[in-house]
Amino acid sequence: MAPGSTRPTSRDVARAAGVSQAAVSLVLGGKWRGRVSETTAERVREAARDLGYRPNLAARNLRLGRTRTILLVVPALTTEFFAGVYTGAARIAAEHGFGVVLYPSPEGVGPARDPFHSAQAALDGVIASSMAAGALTAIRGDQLPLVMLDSDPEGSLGAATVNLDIADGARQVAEHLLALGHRHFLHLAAAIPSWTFEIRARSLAAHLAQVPGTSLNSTHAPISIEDALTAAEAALAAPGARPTAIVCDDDLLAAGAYKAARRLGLRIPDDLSITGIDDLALATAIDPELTTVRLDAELFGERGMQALLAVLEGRTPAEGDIPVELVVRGSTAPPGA
Amino acid sequence: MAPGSTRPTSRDVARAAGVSQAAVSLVLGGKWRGRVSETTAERVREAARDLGYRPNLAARNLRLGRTRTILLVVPALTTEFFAGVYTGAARIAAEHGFGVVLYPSPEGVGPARDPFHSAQAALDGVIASSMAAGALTAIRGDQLPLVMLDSDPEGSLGAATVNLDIADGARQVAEHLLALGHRHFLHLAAAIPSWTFEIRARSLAAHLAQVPGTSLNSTHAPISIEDALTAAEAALAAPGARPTAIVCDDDLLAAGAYKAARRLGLRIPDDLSITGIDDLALATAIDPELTTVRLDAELFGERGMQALLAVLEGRTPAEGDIPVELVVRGSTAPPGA
DNA sequence: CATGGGAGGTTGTACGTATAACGCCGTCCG
DNA sequence: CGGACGGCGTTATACGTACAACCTCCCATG
Repeated sequence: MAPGSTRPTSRDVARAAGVSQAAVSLVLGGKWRGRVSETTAERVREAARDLGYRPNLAARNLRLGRTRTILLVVPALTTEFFAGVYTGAARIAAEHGFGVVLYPSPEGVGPARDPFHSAQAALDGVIASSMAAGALTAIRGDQLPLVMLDSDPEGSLGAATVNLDIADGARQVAEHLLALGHRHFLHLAAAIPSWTFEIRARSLAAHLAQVPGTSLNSTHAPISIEDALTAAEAALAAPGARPTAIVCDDDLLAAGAYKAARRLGLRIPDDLSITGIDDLALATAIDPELTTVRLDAELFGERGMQALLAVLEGRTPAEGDIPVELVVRGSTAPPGA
Repeated sequence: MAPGSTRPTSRDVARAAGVSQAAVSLVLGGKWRGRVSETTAERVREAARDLGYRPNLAARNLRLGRTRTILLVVPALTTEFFAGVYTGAARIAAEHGFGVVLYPSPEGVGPARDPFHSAQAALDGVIASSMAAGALTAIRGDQLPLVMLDSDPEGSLGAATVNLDIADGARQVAEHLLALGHRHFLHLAAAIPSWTFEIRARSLAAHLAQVPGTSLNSTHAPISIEDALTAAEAALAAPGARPTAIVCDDDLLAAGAYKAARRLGLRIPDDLSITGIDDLALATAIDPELTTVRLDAELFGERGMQALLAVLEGRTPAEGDIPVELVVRGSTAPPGA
C-alpha cells in the first residue's frame, strides 16, 4: 500500500492479475467453475492476497440488496443473560453467513431513540426482546422481518415470537415452596412493564392459590441490587404476617433480598427462603447458593435466530416454548427449620 | 406499501413530490438552503413521511466512502464490565453520528475467526481490547484506524492506546493490605495472556517487595468462579505458610476465593482477607462485601471512542491513563483479627 | 467442411445515494 | 437595454460489486 492511497478494489486486483474485474468477482465469489481456468483463478487469488484486498461490503450490500446483518435489540446488558442470548444468536447467524449487531436499548424507557439510525448498519432483519421497551415503538411500523423474544403472541403485530416457558418456571417455584410447607409469600417483582413479568406474576399467583390458606403480597423494584434491597426491606418490615419465602423475578433482585435479610437479622434459609430466576454466576457466588430457575440464554438466542432465518426464507418458524428448569440449592428450606 | 413491493427509494419520493431525485437528497440531507424553496422542501419531507422512506445505508456508505460504524472487539461478555465499555463508547459515538458494532471474541483464544467477516458491517475503525486475544491476529495487518484498550504502548503496532492505570490499582491494593499488617500473600491471577495482567502482577510484586519479610505466591485460573474455587482451594491447602490475604485479578476470581475459604472453614476477613478488581454488582452482593478496585468501564469506553474519533479526524488522541480507585469494604481486615 | 458447443473469458449494467456542474428565468444595476 | 446574478432546480456521474449477456477461440462431430 502506497501511503495516502485508498483500499484496493476488485479492479486493482484485476489489473494486478491481468484479468477483468468480472473475473475477480467470479473467482473470489466462488462461482468460477467452468468459467475461469484454475491457473487464472490462482493468479487472481494471489494478487488479492498480495494487495490485501477486502471486498467493500457497502458495495456488495448495495448490489445484492441484502446485508446478511441482523439487529438484536435487548434491554441494558447489566447481567450476562442477554450476553448469552447474543452469543447463541451470533453462533447460529455465523453458521449461515450472517452477522449480528447489538442494540442495547438506552436505560429503561428512555427517550425513544431510533435503533435503526444508531446502529448504522443496513439490516436484513430484527430480533427484539419485549423488555427493550424504549426501542419498540421505533421498530413498529418498520417493514423489516421481525422476531420477538418473550412477547405476547397476540400483541406482537403478527411477528413471530420465541418464548421461554416462564409460566412453567413460576409453577415449579410455587410447587417447590408449597411442598416445603411455605404458605406466606412475597413476590419481589421487576418494575418493568413487560408481558414476561406479567405472566410470571399471574402463573405464580394461580399456582399458589391452588392451596387454601396461602397469602401472596407483591412489591416492585427496578432490576438492581440496591433497589431490591430497599423494596424487600420495606416489605419485610411492614406490619402483618411476615412472609416465609420471597419469590424474586430475577437473581439480581434475589441478591437484594439477601442483603435485606442480613440487615434484618433473618437467616437464609432458616428464617426466610428466597428464589430467583436466571441462574447467573451470581447465584452460586452468594451464600447460601440461590435456588433459582435456570434459563438457557444461549438456546434462547439460537431459537430466536433460527426463527428469524426461517422468516427470511419464507418458512414458518418452529413452534414451542423453551423449557426452563428449577435448580434447588441452599436458599430454600422448610419454614422455621 | 403495496404488497410485494420493495422499500421506497429517494426516487420514489421524488416522483411523489414531483421533483428530481437530487432535490430529495438535498432536502433530506439538510443542504438545501438557497437551493430549494421552503414550500418544495416541505412537499418533499411530506412525501418521504407518507412513503415511510428510509435511506438505503448501503448506498449511502458506498457513495460517501465511510460508514460511520465502529467495531468494538472485546473478550466474552461474561461480566458487565465490557457491557459498560460498550455503553460508554456507544454514547460518545452516537453524539458524533456513529454507530458501534460489538464483536465478542469467541471464548478465549478460539480458532482465530475473522471479526471483519463475522461483523458484516462495513467499518470506519476498530477499538480492540487487548484481552480479545483470538481476534487480534486477524485485526493486525488491516489498515483500518485502530485504538487498543489496555495494551502495551510499545507493542501495539503504533496504534493509539487507552489504558486504565491498573498498575496504580495494584499499588493501592498492596499498600492497603500492607498497612493492615499482612505479610503473606497469594496472587490469584487470571489465566489470560495479556499485557494488562502482566502489569498487575509486576506492580503488585514490586510494591509488596518494598516491605522486608513479605512473601508472595501466585496461582492462575481462567476467569470463572468455579475455576477460581479450584485454584484457590488448592493453593490454600498447600503445605507451608498459609497466606493471610488473597489478591485477585478480578471480582469473579474473588468470588471463587470466597467459596474456597468457606469450604476450608476460613472466615473472611478474620482468617483471610480478599481483594478483587472491577467492582461488579457481584462485589456488594457477596458477604462480606468485597474490597476491590473500581474501574470506570463507561469512562474507559468513552475515552477509547474519543481516541478513535481523534484518529479519524487526524488529531492526536489525548494522553493519560484513567485513574482507578480502591473501594475498601468488609473483606479486608488486619490478619488474625 | 460446416456446425455445434464448451471452455475461458470480457463487456455492460444496475443497485441507491450524494454532489458537482449546469441550466433557466426574473430582477436589478450600470 | 444588456448582462450579471441569485433563486430554484435539474442532469449527469461515481462509488465497488455481482452477474447477465455476450464474444472468441478451438476442438469434436456429422
